[in-house]
Amino acid sequence: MSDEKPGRGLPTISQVAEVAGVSRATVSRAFTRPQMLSADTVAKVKTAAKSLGYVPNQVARALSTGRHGNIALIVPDVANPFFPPLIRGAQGRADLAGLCLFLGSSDETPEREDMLVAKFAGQVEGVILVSSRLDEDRIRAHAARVPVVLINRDVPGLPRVLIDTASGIGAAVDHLAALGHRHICYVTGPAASWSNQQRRRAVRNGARHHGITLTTLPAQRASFEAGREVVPALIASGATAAIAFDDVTAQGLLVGLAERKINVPERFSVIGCDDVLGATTFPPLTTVSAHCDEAGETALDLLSDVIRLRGTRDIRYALDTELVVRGSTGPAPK
Amino acid sequence: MSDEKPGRGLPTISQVAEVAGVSRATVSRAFTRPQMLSADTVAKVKTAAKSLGYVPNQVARALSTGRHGNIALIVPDVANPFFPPLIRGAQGRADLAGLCLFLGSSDETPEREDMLVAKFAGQVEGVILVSSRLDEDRIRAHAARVPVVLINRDVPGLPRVLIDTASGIGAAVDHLAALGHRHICYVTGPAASWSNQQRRRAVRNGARHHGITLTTLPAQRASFEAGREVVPALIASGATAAIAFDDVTAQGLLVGLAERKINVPERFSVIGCDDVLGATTFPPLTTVSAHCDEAGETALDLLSDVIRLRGTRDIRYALDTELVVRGSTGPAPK
DNA sequence: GAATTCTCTGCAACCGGTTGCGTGTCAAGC
DNA sequence: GCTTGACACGCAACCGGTTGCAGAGAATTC
Repeated sequence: MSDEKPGRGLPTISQVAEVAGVSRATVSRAFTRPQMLSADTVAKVKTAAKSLGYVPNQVARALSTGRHGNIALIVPDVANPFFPPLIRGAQGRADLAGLCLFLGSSDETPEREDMLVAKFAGQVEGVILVSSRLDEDRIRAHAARVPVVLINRDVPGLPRVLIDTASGIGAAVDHLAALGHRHICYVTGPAASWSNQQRRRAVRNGARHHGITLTTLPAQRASFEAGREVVPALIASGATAAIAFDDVTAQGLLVGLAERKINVPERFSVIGCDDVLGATTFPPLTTVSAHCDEAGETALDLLSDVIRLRGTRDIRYALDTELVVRGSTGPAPK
Repeated sequence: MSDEKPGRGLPTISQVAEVAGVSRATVSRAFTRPQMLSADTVAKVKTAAKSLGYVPNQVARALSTGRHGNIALIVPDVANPFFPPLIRGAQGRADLAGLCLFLGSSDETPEREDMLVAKFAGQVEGVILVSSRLDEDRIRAHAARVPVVLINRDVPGLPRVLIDTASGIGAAVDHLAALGHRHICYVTGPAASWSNQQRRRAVRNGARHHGITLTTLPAQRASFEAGREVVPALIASGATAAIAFDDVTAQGLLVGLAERKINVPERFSVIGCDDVLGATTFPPLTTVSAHCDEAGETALDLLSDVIRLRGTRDIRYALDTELVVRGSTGPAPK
């Protein structure tokens, strides 16, 4: 029959205790606080444990201590190149802190995100929500259950890490103005996104400051296709340069323009945001560089503080950005 | 003071029992096997639970049942576009099966992968290893502790899902031969990768069959940069077409060629593998399409079978591939 | 009306660790 | 020689659920 429990057969603390000729408590301490025990008792226990292939059961440990060293990171879409560097940054810090990182992808839907947080909540000590699509009430509700740190979402009262693209976007508009562009476009991202609202505002301010005409074109979601499809409208607008919500959208613009044989940057300039594509486009993309990895690192540090100190504080951590000029921008055509 | 346990304050089964005026066992059953109880007892318990905001503690449940509905998926690198579709496929199936998926990224290093599996092993019911860089002994060792399913790694005795690129690569060589190419290059991927060995062999067989000259150029790792850097050697080889280990490498080739003003496909043809970039390159990449999402789905189904039936079988599941012709291939230059 | 069966619920042991408290041992201090 | 304290270890309760077994009523059968 196959009515065994999974994990059945794995040695338990009791078996180790018996082999080593000590109590269960001693075995437990040999692993968690060896300094409480004499050196040779520890050695005896470790030997017995090794001979049995014993490894402490994390689940049982978590039940009695309430700690298991797991944290969750939830992103809208693993396929979006914006997130991997951030994930990697968080992972690196998690390793340092001895934490184990669980990753969830919500496919950009609030419902899935909600479900994920709920499922994770019972099994992790804290959650990092990246670019959450949840409304503020839901976020607060979750935060009441389990420590939450936000990235690119500005909910007062919760610890949050914000990539302040406003400065970089400002520099991007300056850059275009200096090149002589008098009419530019902003191609938007997800309306619900905090980042999009912030970037949109920054472009508007910059344009007003330089007396540049601004057209805003909507792209339903931040995707390559959306960028590509918006190209006809872009050309029709009469603008000579575009700032896209993110690099992926910008890449869509580049391809859409190439298909119409409009040379970049001779006839049209394109600027992205996030700097996640590096120089993998042709021409290499001028973009606003955000330190995504740093955002992940900071969020993790914040979270482990919250967990350690058992109290969440109202921290708003802003990371600044800078313009990286590559080959997709040039002087405005005559 | 802040010496409380995390999770402290969350209602437990005992509190619900007291409020509802029943025993703890009854509360437990109200959630796990309501059909055992009378309808109004269930209602009474649910009401009490809701009023307290009770939600069952997964950790405690896992300890007593040995089941927690968690599984882990470990990939070499989340930043590689090959994996997200696969991840998404697995997630979809996990949702259906009521399983919660944990994701780990090993950064292409066997040590990290080893550590990740060990950390996860105690907290999940099964592990899916994608393109594992571990040696066979380590994989077997882990498989002895926790159910393991492999993707793109061929270890006899373990359930595994293999994307059989041989057929697609064969079609790619046929395609180039039909276009008149007489000398082609294969740009390799990670030497330790099963996929790379398989693809390399398929190119060799195809070339031999058509009597085409084959040059093999090494790219240290599967990356955009590696592809770009190999371009000079590619040109020097005298070949008129290249098949790259994967799409990302192929993209590197495209950019490297564009930088040297070598038009694709007029003067040089490029073929990728995996079909993860879609048409986001310019020109759109001809590539061997692998059904990554399907691989994720299949692996998850296999794993949940193994968990349910408590027995691992020697299953070798091969997914076939096909050539998708887009704009990066054309007739051999005269 | 008694025996039998079925339905519903409680008792208590168990999952595999952790930890506060108590005890025994031994060396140092008076 | 007796007290004192430090040290090393064991006892037993506890974390928050699950589940085999048993017992109380209610329903069914003869």
